[in-house]
Amino acid sequence: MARPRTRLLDRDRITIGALELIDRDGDFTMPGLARHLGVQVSSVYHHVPGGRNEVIEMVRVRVTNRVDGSAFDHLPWEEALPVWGRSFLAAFTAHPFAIRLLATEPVRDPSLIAVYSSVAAGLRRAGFPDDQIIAVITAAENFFVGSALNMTAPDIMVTPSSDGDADLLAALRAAPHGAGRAKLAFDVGIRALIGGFRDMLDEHRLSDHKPDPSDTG
Amino acid sequence: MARPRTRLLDRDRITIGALELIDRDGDFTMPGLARHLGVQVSSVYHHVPGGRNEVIEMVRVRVTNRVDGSAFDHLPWEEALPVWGRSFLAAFTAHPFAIRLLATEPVRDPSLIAVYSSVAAGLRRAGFPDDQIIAVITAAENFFVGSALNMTAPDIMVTPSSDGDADLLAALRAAPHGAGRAKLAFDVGIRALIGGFRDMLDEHRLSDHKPDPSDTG
DNA sequence: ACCTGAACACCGTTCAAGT
DNA sequence: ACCTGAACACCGTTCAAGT
Repeated sequence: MARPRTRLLDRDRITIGALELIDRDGDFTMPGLARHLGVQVSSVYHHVPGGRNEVIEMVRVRVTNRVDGSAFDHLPWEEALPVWGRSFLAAFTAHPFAIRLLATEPVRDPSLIAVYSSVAAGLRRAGFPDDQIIAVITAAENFFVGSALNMTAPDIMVTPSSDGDADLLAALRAAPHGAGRAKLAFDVGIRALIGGFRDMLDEHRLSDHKPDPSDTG
Repeated sequence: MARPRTRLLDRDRITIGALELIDRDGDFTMPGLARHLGVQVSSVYHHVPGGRNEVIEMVRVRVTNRVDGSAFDHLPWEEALPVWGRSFLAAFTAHPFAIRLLATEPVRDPSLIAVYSSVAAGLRRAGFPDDQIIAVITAAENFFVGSALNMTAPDIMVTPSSDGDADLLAALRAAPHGAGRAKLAFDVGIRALIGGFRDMLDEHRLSDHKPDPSDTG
């Protein structure tokens, strides 16, 4: 039984198994993963020399692979941005616990380069200045990451201890609860970002190189 | 020596010790913390019954205590928002490794309620609709959390593998590197959010209850 | 190459025992 | 109340040994 005729393990099965445990328990251990896969821990190490950290990286790549920036290839950037953002959110809401394990380290995977390439190309075509494109992408993604983390957070609860909390209490009363809370925050944020980026783009267009055809100056 | 005449330990010293280890190593263990404090592990547990999780929560409270929303008490919201955001960033850049340990769980501390109260009151005074205030606060904070996580991330490196990466490469070449990268992304994002929130506010003012005094309607 | 079985250092937590 | 010392179950990782 030391070398079975049919492969018991490969990196894909290990990744999926770890993701199953994360979805079930919110975390995973190497012995737990091996048990889940019906093998010994040392067998897992044979396929994943980097150990637990590498398993987490593999899960990270698998989850973020569903992030899709291709909307920038065929839509105006104002429409593509929320599509990109929603695919980001969807990738992590499909594995609500995973974000807490994955968000703390940036993804360093070729498949994400394709996403950034589409977004950068779209923004460049729209006329965003070269030296701000990475900043725009990063700002949007920072908002997405924070939003994904926030999706798993419980509602804020405030006991009206101090008198100064009246406004906060009124706002909390008027705000949606449960699942709608995080969704509204995402919608409000992405709309604000798009509006703000549009202003930035208009300013640059007025002051700079690429004059609007209808411009008399 | 079982009960020293002078206290060796208290919750504050434990919190500070843990933060020192996090700043030094990026993480901490309970035995390591005890060693750092010159006591036995079980002594730490006497002061912190909740164990490691509670220590992390104590560190979280201590770090986030430096977040300050009081700018909303005496400044227009457009100026107060970046001040709040920068205090948030500063709290975590003072402990760069801490964010990775702390961001994955929301803070549930009375001192943060005061921050939210100031922000909510300021936004309400400015005329933001009650049912959107929590969403605005959450959206901003999500951006801050993502930005704080991003501060510790290394620069994106792209090897020009595919031809489709030309735009991305141009953007990366034109973007600032090192410390300026995350800072520019934060500035761009916060400016965009303010602009977008202002549009939202104007729309609401035009369509709704609070007419502008100079309005003839 | 692929898997087993046993081992090692270390971690989080507990608890009886001291003052 | 506050701290010690020893213990327990468990984790991440390694390595010689089998086919």
